[in-house]
Formats: sequence, C-alpha cells, structure tokens
Amino acid sequence: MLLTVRNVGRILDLYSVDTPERGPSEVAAELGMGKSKAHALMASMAEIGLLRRVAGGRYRAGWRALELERIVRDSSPFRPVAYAVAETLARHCGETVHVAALDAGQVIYVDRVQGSRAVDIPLSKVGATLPAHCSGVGKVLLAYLDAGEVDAILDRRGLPAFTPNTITDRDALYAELHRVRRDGVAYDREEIVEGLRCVAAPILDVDGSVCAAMSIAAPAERFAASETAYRSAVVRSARAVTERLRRQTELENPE
Amino acid sequence: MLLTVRNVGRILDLYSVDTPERGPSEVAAELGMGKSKAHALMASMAEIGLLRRVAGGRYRAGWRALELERIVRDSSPFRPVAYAVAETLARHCGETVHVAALDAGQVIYVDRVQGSRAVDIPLSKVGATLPAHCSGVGKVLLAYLDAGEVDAILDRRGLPAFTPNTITDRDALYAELHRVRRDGVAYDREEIVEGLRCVAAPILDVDGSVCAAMSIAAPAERFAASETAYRSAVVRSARAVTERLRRQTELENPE
DNA sequence: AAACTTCGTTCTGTTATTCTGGACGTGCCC
DNA sequence: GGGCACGTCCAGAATAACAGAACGAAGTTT
Repeated sequence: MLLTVRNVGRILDLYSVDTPERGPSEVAAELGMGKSKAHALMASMAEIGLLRRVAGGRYRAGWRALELERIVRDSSPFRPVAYAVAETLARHCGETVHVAALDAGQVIYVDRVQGSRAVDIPLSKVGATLPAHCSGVGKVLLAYLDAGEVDAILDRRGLPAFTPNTITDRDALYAELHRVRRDGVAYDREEIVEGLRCVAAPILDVDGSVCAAMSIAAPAERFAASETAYRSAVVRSARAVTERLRRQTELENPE
Repeated sequence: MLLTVRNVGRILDLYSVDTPERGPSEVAAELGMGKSKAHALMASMAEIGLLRRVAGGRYRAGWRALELERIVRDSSPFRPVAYAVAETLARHCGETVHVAALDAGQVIYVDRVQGSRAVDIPLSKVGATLPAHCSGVGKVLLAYLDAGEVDAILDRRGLPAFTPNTITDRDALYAELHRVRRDGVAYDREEIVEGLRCVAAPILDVDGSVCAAMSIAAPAERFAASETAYRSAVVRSARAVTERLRRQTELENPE
C-alpha cells in the first residue's frame, strides 16, 4: 500500500457533509502529521480535482466527484437492475429498501427507495458509509468474504457500538456471520439505531461472488409483525436481481 | 505537487463512462510506467475506495465517489441557488441552461436544466469535463483568472480543436478573454459542436471572485434570432445568483 | 492602535519511500 | 498442449517525500 495514497484516503475521510471545509493545520493536527506535509497533500489533491482550494487557502471536496459519480453510476452493471427491483419491493412492502456494497471495509449505501410508510433514516443516505458489523447489509457483505479479509477490516475499523445491541465482540460476530452464510439472510436487531430493525439478503454477480446486498428496514414493532414476510420478500428480490444479471450477461455474450 | 498524487490523478483521468474498467498493464502502457507501479497505485486506490477491484484483478471506479458527490452537492453554497435560478431561466427561454465551474483547469458541468425546446447536448452531462477554451462558460471562468494561471492551464491542456471555429491560437484566446472581462459575457460560436452556440455570464462568490458560470445553449439559428435577449437574460440570471448568495451570507452572519 | 497569535505557504537537507526490472502463478488463445 | 498475456509479488537502486523552521498576511487581543 502506497503511503502517499493512504494519506490521500485519510484526508478524504475527514470530509463530510457537516465538515465540508478544512485547512492544512487542522488536517495536520487531526492526522498527526506536519503542517507542510498536510499542505503538500492537499494542494496536490486540489490539482487533480479531488479537493478544491477556496478563499483563505482552505480546501473543500472537489468537483471531480461529480464526474466520478457519473462513471460509477453508468458503469455498474447491477445498479439499474437492483434499483428497479428495490422500487417494486418498496412499493410492495411500504418500507425503506436499501441497496448497499462494500467499499474499503465499510458499507456504502448505493441506492435507497422509501416506501409509503417509510420513516426517514438519516444514517442511510445514498453515498453514506457505515461500519459493516452493525447492519443487515453489512453482515451479508462480510459473511461471504474470506476470514482473513474480515479480520483485516475489523483490525482497521474496530467494532464501535451504536446501541446496547451492537455486536462488539469478534467471536460473537463470527458466529453471526456463520449463521448468515447458513441461512442466506442477515438481521439488524436495533444494532445501529434503537427502534430500527432490518433483514438483508445477498446479490450475486455473474461469477457467483457477492457484489451487493439488499435490505428492508422498518420500525421495530412493524418489523416484528411482518418479519417472516419481509424475510422472504427480500430474499426473493435479491435473487431476482441475481437472476436478471445472469440473463442480461447471457444476452450480451451469447454462447 | 506530490508525484504519487499526480499519478493517482492520471489514473482517474483514464476512467470514463465508455471505459469504466482497466487493468494494471493497460494503465501502465497508456501512462508510460512499469506494470508493478501501476499495480501498486491501483491496489492502493482500491483500498481507499477511489477504485474497486473486480473479477480478474481489473479495476473500476470506486463507490466512494457516491459519498464524495453527496458532500460536494450538499456543501456547495452556490449550487442550490444557481440551480433554482437556472430552472427559471430554462423555463423562460426554453433552451438548455448550464452551470459550470473550473476543476483542475477544465470546465466541469455542475448542473444542467433542459428547457422545453432544448436539444440534447451529450457533451455537457452533469459531471462531464471539457477543455475551457472552447465553451462560453469556460471562457468566463478563464477570463477572471490571473494570466499566469491561464498559461499554466494551457500548457497542461493545450488548445485542441473540435470544430473549424475552435480558438487554437493563444494570442487569439487572450484577446477573447480580454473582451470577456470588458463585456461581462462570453460566447461560444460553434467552437465545440457545429450548429451549437451559447452565451455565458459569471457568478460571483461573496468575496467577489468568480466561482461559477451560467450559460444558455441553443441551435445556431434559434440563437441568432434571440441573441440579444439570451445575452441579457443570462447576465441577469447570473447576477441574480450572485445577489442571492450575498444576501444569504448576510442572513447567516448578521453584522 | 499596536503587539500577538494563528494560518497558509515556501524552503532545504535528511530520511524513508517509491520505482525498476525480474520472476511466479494463472487463465486464455492459438 | 504450448505459448502468450495478464495480475501479482519481491529485492535492490534511485528518488521523492518529510520535518522543521521561517515568512507574509489576517484576525484577535490588549
């Protein structure tokens, strides 16, 4: 891993919707590096459009994100398919449906569709990232990774607690991931937001690897009332995406 | 400028909607570097989420773009204001209205609103980048830069021709930029797509610097018929954005 | 109004990193 | 089944990045 690139990532990590602007000194202090190093990194990142220099020598997230977002959106084979299925599912069950992928060891919400009864979940905005150990989609995505990869992710990110239900013990998480592999579904039982539960299922790429996950999220009472229905619905929907992807590839590469 | 960061930028430059996937060898050949260097860079970029590793050790644009796009969108003060004004303007004139900013010496289209009579301009999709010397918005954004900065951009990007009308001579461009500063408007007279003209005006940040540009684009005949109307309309709209930004800041920081 | 702090930026020698070139294993095509 | 091209890994050689101090410019405090 190139150290300079890692530092680029650490600087990007500091930016969020709430803190959209930073200066070199600030970054240097937060990352424990010298001012001049932070400045060199940020000035360079500005030149390639990852950051942009604004008045007073401070730096904001750069415009290039708009271009990259378009490339990601238009070039991901499963995204349009998953979105269409998620829409149907959300209309059907009335809850919030998520599509998420794993990005640098974290869950990133790729799409979100709100059903008619859906409550707003501010944490799961499209493009938002969360630790993987505490959400249904996250557990699904971790469950099909090699054990070593999961270890590496946990080493880097830890198992921070969000509610009393969050799994903070490694062995407990491994046991949970084993169950997920066995059952083909993962639950989030108020492990990230109290009163919010969800059930998630894997979406498979054409090569059989798990490339994304889909989930239904609902308030705890409604979830308890419809748990089995939601469970089979999300499994069926995720399978439908997998299936459509397979057929799509067959159409493009007829053998 | 950190060399490693520059190389990250050069790799990102290679990605587009048409070529969303690359391997280390390919990148090494196109950028004139060793295979192992390209691999180290790409693997590192994947770890920070700028790229993502897909089957066969090939790399696609990474999910982190979704997060960054959201940060850019939600944290840019002028974007919501400019979008609202652009919408009104597009409804009024019926043509395509663009909002663009300068990003690493290139024009990036930040927003686009299609009017009722608008023709589709595939080059100007949101997030798309184009050289600055050949569009109305580009000339506006260059015109208010220091001469040295314009030189640096032209050194890096050159003045590629898209149509016979494209300005490819530096001195001719400098003269044009001088006119733009004097008049406060810039034209694109079929310099990027034959049959397409536009007129652009600057949007000023609260500190008086040009932070973006707005333009009306139309087919050459329609444009010729309404040139003076479009010109004053886009100037008025851009001023309206500037003015609203000023008032917005006053409200937030009352003195 | 003046001194002080804090910030972004620049500079230079020293240090640790990145780069080059080669080898390995794998999958694909001839 | 042999050869080619690819992604990945490794070790020495070359070079870029880092720390620390110094400068000018703002903004704040005295």
